[in-house]
Amino acid sequence: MSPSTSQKIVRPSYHHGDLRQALLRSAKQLIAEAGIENLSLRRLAERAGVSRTAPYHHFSDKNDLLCAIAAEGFRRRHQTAAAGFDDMAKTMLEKFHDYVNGYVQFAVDNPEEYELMFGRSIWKQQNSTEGLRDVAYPCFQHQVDMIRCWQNCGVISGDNALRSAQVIWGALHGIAKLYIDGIYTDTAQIEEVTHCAITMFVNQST
Amino acid sequence: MSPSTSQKIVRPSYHHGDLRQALLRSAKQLIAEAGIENLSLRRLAERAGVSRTAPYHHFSDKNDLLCAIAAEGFRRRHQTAAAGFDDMAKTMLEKFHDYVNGYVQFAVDNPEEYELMFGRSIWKQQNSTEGLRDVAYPCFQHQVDMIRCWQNCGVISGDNALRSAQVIWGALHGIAKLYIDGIYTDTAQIEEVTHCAITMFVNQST
DNA sequence: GATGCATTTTGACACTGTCAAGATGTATTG
DNA sequence: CAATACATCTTGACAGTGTCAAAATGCATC
Repeated sequence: MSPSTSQKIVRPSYHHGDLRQALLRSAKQLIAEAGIENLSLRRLAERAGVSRTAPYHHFSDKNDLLCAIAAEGFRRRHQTAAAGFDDMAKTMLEKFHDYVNGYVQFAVDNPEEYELMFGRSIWKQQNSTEGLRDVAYPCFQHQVDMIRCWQNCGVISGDNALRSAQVIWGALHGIAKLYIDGIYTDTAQIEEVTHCAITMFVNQST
Repeated sequence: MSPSTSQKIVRPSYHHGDLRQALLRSAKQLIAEAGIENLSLRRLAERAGVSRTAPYHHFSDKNDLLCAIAAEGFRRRHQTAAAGFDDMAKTMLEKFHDYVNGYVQFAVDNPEEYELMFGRSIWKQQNSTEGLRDVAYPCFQHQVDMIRCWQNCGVISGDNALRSAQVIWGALHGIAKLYIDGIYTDTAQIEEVTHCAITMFVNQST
């Protein structure tokens, strides 16, 4: 019955202070280590040094927490993509190269986060939070806008702008997913595949 | 204490007779209805009229069952794809059209099965069964072979056959997944997107 | 008819997400 | 300063999950 025998939580104050951020940080780490499907709220709470139901005062749901992580990813991704596109020192063709390589590289470097952002766990059914949608939809739209722009500049061939954008996004998404999910047997040559994709989409007549 | 009060399993004989097939059939149905993540072995057993651990004498694992379902899907898919490609009455260009449309249509018509066959739940980590790999890898290879063939015939542009094949497969996979996972907001125009993909990949100089 | 084997069941364990009630600290009033 | 309101955290509980071990049951074969 002594305090040392029971596994009581030892913390400077009763209130954690910054539990929400601590949970997000631990969650991202746990997901990166063991994958989305191996993230449990209970272990997450344990790692943060709080009881199992404490997270429910900061996230309504496990799904809510996942959406928050995904939203962070979208903000990060959007920022770098926009920065690359707005760089005045690069030609439009260079920008397209960098975008494609950056897209696939982001997925390869952060496979679990990418799965969360663009995967079924969130978007299938009505799982996406309103807050997530507010960040994600503009990000999706921005991709389409950029590709439309490259097409208008003549960098990319095709007559229907929106459809071409969807095909190219689809290609990048598919290449990334086939790699991430372990379906490609030879995983080393992902750069070659993306390079090939670029040459297939870029207008050769220029 | 009377037999009617307890929820005893009523079955003509103690042995089910064909439990393996019954489980596979129910599992496919449950998955199609409620998605892979909502499939539980216990409910599956209940629906088949057996106890919770009975399935473990026919499948070593839940993962093993999922792999068996995926393997069936690959056999079905491979058969129709090969039949279309071997049809002597069609030109190579027609075959390519039919292949692309057929690929995406298969995914759209059987979203959960497609997710199982080409998704992370099986291929991520070492989850794939040897039996599944024996069916899936030839199916993957066949796709690459077909695309390589279309390229050699001049239907598809590009210089590196394997890489182009990977890009095209990636594009089809990506388009299908963006649709299946609910990321495309306008889901009705999937045919237009695939049509656009065809025009982007088919060699325009012919 | 007895023995062996495949099949099925019951019991149990360690997990999971999440709800309801109560406990504890912090902030804001009067 | 004291009392009240509120945010935060905890304990207890429930229904569900996959899966192991041991016992029961039926079929087939000697």
